[in-house]
Amino acid sequence: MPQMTIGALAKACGVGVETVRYYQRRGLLAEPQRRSGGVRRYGTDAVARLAFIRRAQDVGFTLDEVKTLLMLGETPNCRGARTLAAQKLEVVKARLRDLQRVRRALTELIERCDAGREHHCPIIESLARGA
Amino acid sequence: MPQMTIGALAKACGVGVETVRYYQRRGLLAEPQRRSGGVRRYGTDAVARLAFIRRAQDVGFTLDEVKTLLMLGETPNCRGARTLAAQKLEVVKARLRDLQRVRRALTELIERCDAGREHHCPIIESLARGA
DNA sequence: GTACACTCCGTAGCTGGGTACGGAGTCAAG
DNA sequence: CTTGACTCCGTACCCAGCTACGGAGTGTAC
Repeated sequence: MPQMTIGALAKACGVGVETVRYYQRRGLLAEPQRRSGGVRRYGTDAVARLAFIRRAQDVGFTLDEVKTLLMLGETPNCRGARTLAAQKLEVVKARLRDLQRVRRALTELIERCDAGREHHCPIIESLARGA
Repeated sequence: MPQMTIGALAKACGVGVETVRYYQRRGLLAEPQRRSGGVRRYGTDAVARLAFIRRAQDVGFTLDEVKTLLMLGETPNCRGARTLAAQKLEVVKARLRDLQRVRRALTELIERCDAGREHHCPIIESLARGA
């Protein structure tokens, strides 16, 4: 079926109909051809593009960044995409460091709680004193 | 100085004045006493409480969760705080796994890009094909 | 021919954690 | 007494990425 409605496209990519319309408004998907009555008709290229968007999102790109990637894909400019990916990687690494610190802190709180026999709750105490 | 204005309190904890008012609205800080003219006057206990809030936030608790922690701290119930911390730890661990996956994916994209001499941009290609 | 799912559209609302605005009142120094 | 910094208040706005609403039109299976 080379022609599909917005609902079929959405289902094929595991997103909601409103999401497809939203991406269109954001300029991530082109306005498709319409049937008489104004109903959108999509081809398989739309499925590929929508899938691209979702994969890029999964890898951590924002919708604006995905839009840039899509434009870069049209006039193949590898350097642009590489730069974007490298920047995103640095952000991800920084976030990882933050979260590891948080994990350590929480683990210590819980361990101290389980070690028990402190007079007051050690979790509350730690946060209160800034230990 | 046992009595301070909202500005002094905010500065002492490195937050904005509006943030203190916001926490008050959210029920994280109690309504303080007022001077004639309606100006808020805080004691050092407010500094401790505000610092508690920020530390708990740093460790990854949401403001609603911080509110719960503060209530738990008043009628010391260790089990409640421990449960909250353990739940938060699981969320943090899951997020860490996600981010590590993203880091791997981005690193591979960039490496393939640097390996070079592919016909098209491998970053764009990967996202397009779902490799 | 009719029932029912699907689609159209713009606009408003959601989450979380604040930040900004703006006009009025207050307070301390000089 | 004036200047300037600070504070008061409610309300609106910000970010991203959707999600919901509602009334009208369309497409299709029985």
